[in-house]
Amino acid sequence: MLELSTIRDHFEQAVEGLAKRGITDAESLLHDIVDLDQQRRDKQSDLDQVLAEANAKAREIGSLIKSGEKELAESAKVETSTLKSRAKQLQQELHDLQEKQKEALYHIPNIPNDGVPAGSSADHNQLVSEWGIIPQLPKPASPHWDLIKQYDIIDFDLGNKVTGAGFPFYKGSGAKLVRGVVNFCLDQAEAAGYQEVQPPLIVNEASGTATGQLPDKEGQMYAIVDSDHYLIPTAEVPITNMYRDTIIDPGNLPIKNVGYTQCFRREAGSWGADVRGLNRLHQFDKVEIVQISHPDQSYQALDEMCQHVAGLLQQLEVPYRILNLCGGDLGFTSAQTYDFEVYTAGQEKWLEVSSVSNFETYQANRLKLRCRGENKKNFLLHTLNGSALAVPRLLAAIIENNQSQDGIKIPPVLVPYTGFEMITT
RNA sequence: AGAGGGUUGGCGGAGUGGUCGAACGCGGCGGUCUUGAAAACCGUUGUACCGCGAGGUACCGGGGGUUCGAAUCCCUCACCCUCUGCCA
Repeated sequence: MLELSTIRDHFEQAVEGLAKRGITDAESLLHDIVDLDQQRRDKQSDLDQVLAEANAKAREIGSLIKSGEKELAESAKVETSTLKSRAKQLQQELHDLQEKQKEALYHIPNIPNDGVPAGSSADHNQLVSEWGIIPQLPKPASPHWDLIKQYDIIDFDLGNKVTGAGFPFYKGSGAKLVRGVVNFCLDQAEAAGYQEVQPPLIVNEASGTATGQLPDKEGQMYAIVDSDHYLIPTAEVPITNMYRDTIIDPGNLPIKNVGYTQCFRREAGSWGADVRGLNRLHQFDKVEIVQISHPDQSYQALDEMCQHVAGLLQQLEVPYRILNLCGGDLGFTSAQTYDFEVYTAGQEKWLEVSSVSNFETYQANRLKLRCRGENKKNFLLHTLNGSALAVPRLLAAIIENNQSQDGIKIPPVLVPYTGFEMITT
């Protein structure tokens, strides 16, 4: 969530920034929060004063009892009753104000960075760069959903029977290909200085709240019945939450972790004609890179992460383009996001395989992730993450782009991981 | 899953109703001594909120309660340990 100091000290910028997301009533929303904050401070002052008085009274009674002055003590006890009820009332009011303020802040998304273009939808995303040669396949080129059947490497029908839509089986070379891509991505991340972690696939409510999946967005996640737990929609959640409630020594920055996990997403309401095959799944494999950065270094880190992702796609020889997401397409918690889309020659479509974001202090504020600063001034760090990479759509691109009469050619860099060069019938 | 015992500052560990934000030890930081280091000695060392400041308030796993007063008593939830059960 946004920091109160940001809202107070950079009010105009905050309003302008949120306008880029299409939030037109930001000014009144932020005014309410500042107003609420003032009420909260006043209430706290009142309460502190009453509590100070009550504490003094209690000490007094204590010493009276000790010196045996029972009657004085008894009469003093009577005096405390008004203080007590007043304190209780103020406490309740303060608590309510705090909750109200938190609630209000939870519903305000991050302020887009200056470099984020304005715009209401994906149409306004800014093309940053494009790499690779669009394959010219002899017509008709097949989409991957036909090819995977032809070579029997990914089985949606089986998934439908065993689980439901969006939960395919990967079989034989298909399964090996997934494993190969994952291992390739992990090795590359490790070489780039990321420490591998294998996080839990289920998280609690506090974790979901800290990274911004909760509240309100629980519809995206699968919830565990009767236990306040959720299947992770991305490894970002557990890996970033490793650092919840921590104070980091500046010498340990930046912190770089990579994790491979299955990701589970309900994707409620998003099932239509153009989300066929591997384009959108309820369960998919993803390697995620996560950085904790000093605020001064975080945009440099964002660039570095983008370059890492670009390097992966180049090695895999998949044509891609990079988009600078506009305000309207930006995730709730992100200050800036670059999407990587790969070209799929069978569908003749671009598919997102990576999303690299800087959250600045938005998550850190919820996480209470601070850095030890000079003379006791601790400050919030910046969190970043990116897919490196999401497997199914990458497979879609590899399968479609590398199809030929002879089979599907595996990118050379993956061959040591798969153990075969071609997928054939 | 059942029974019992626990959860205290960066770590270890005292503390069972008042002067306890918390003994003591370790670690960290600063200093004395030393050519330098070690040892020894002295000092210092949690987080957040309110306040211009002096200062005040809250926090001893989370939440609630009893009491003039709670780290300490009660309820509840979470987690940890031991034994039994089960399982890979």
